[in-house]
Amino acid sequence: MSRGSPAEEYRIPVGRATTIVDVAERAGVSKATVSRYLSGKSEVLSEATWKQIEDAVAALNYRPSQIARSLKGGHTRLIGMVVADVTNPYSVAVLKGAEDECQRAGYMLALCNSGGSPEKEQLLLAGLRAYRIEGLILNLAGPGGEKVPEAMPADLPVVLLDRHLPAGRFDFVGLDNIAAMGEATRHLVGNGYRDLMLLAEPLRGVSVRIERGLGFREAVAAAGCSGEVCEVDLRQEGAMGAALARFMAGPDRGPRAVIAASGLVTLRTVQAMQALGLRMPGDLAVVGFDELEWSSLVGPGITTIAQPTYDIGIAVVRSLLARLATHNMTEPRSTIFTGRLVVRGSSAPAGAARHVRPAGEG
Amino acid sequence: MSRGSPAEEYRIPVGRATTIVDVAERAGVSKATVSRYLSGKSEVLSEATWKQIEDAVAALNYRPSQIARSLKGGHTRLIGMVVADVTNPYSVAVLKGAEDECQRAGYMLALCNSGGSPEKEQLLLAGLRAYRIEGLILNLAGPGGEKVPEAMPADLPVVLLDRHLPAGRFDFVGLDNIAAMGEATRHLVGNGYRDLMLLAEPLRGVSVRIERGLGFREAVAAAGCSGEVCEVDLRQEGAMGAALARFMAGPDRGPRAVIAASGLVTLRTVQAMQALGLRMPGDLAVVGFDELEWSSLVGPGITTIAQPTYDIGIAVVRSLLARLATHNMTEPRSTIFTGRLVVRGSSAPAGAARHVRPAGEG
DNA sequence: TTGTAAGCGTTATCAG
DNA sequence: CTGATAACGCTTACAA
Repeated sequence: MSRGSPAEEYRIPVGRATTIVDVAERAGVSKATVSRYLSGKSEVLSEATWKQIEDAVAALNYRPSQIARSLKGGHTRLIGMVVADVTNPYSVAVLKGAEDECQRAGYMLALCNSGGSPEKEQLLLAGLRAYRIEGLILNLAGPGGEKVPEAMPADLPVVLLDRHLPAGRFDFVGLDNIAAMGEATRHLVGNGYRDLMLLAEPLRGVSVRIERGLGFREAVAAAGCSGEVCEVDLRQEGAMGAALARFMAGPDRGPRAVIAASGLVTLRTVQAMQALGLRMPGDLAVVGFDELEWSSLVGPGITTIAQPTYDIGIAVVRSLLARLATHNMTEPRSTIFTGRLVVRGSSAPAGAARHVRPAGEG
Repeated sequence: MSRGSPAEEYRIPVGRATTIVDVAERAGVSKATVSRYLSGKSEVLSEATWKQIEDAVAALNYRPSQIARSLKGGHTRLIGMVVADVTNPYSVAVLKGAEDECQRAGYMLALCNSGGSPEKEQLLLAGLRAYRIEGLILNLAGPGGEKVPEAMPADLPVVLLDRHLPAGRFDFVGLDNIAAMGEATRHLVGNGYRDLMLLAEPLRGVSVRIERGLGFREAVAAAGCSGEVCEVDLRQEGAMGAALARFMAGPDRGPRAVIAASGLVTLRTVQAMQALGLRMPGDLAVVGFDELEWSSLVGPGITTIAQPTYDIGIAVVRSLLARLATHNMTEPRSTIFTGRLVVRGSSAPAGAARHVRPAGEG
């Protein structure tokens, strides 16, 4: 056989994609034998045959169709992931871990963004079902997540990420929010703050927020100081500013501090404080949930509760793979990570607070 | 037929997924007829039949297998997207636009992260090929991207995102980097800065960086002021600090300013400046590429060149869909967006610069 | 060690 | 209007 240049040899034919039959013909064997080669059954093939097929595959630059394989065997090696907000740094960081772990296990991730809309979430789940995903990683869009089971086959392995359902029928991977909130609260109280407020988006139907609210109330009660939970609708322009202004105008119970219940809330809090000319921590101390790349850059640095997001991503896939391995016959399992308080200037001791103005205000 | 409770009626059978045959049996028709229903051929079906099938589908909560459909028709309705860095806010913002547009067109996105490694990129492309994606959105990992064509069927529609190849064989969607860089440079010169430096990750093999370098040199030459391009390897601890220190220690040619060639470089620049105690813009003015959520929060606010990322995401999918529609028979097309300079305090006029210390330094 | 043939869940092409 | 039947590309008994 005259061998052309490598470039020519490897050119992929235009038009119909090469199939197992093309390879079989070129190698002078049957499809079945090629299939055995593809499944790596080297014990059962003669060395000569193996080599022939190997060459044919290389020459044709052949890649078996995962579609056809899936149809036959029922294994798509596809995992679906639906997040409530792709632009949330938390989601992205988790996604990275999940992606890595999927690749390691030979699975492909199909990522979707519900944008926080339960309706869109339902649509996406239906779409993923059509692709016969083998497992689902779900970061619930919000209230209404109870309908998830209806949209999916009852035996589909599901792992809930960050937010869970009351039922407890699914695996779950997330943070110990109560403990994390307790640590944050005690840190502030320990630093002399006496009038605390938790800023959160509307709690209803979102487990994370509810838990963080609970942890806050508990810790505040234990410390015997003032603590209010304030729900802020971030879609409403100026809502955050109004909430902060109201808090600052309240009766003087001692040094004031806020805890922002999510990365987005942290951002909006700092923005609003800047607009109101509130100094951090002089006028108001701040602790934020979720470590953000800019946490150390703003003002005196923002104290945050960091989550091990990459590890969470790995854990969520592992949880799914474990379930896959047992054909979904295991009890629902929760994997709970611990947050880590990263202390910076925004929560410095109340007395010692150097009254630094936010930069850029003069 | 006795009807159970809705909940019971809709329960999805465990075990084998329901197929078109189940629906056909329940509706008392043939699979072919069900298939016609699924393809929406209402003109050709009797109203009674239509209704029967409709009921059966609902009762069984049936969803046709996209896998089987793909195998038959060759249309997977799957689009692959490989990005160099999922954690880059640019990528995420584009992803959001792309995702929305895909959903609108009834396509599903399979997202992969090459992590900037050309080897991993090759692996991912091979994986996507197995799934018979109909189109590919590719944000090249870096040097070595020339091998992409080999990994993919020659007739696969490809759109390059942000970074392109010299060959120009593919569609491309990205920014007019030369113009954007020119605007940034002229802005700084206009505000009295005379000694400029462009901070970028190593240019070699990454078109965006090369173009930004080019645009910088051109603009600086046109303005007749000093301008150096400094390549910084961000993986090396302290490299950014060293580069900045060296720049500051150079001969006095007038007010100094840096342009950070990407969002990540901006972050590292500001971090290093803070570590070195450099005031912004007093000691050093800053303009950064890519608008970041925290741009307005740090110091006096960071002047940035904002990209219309969401629109870029939409454009990249549209470009692909257009190519899909013409069976890949169109000439390679480039869609170039224009950056927008968002002016903030970090590049305030050199004379008028209020010497604000980064907050938190005392 | 290898080949033959059935079947995975659809759609499309025929007939009827 | 509807029903058989043959693909689609692959895997897997079952034979040889």
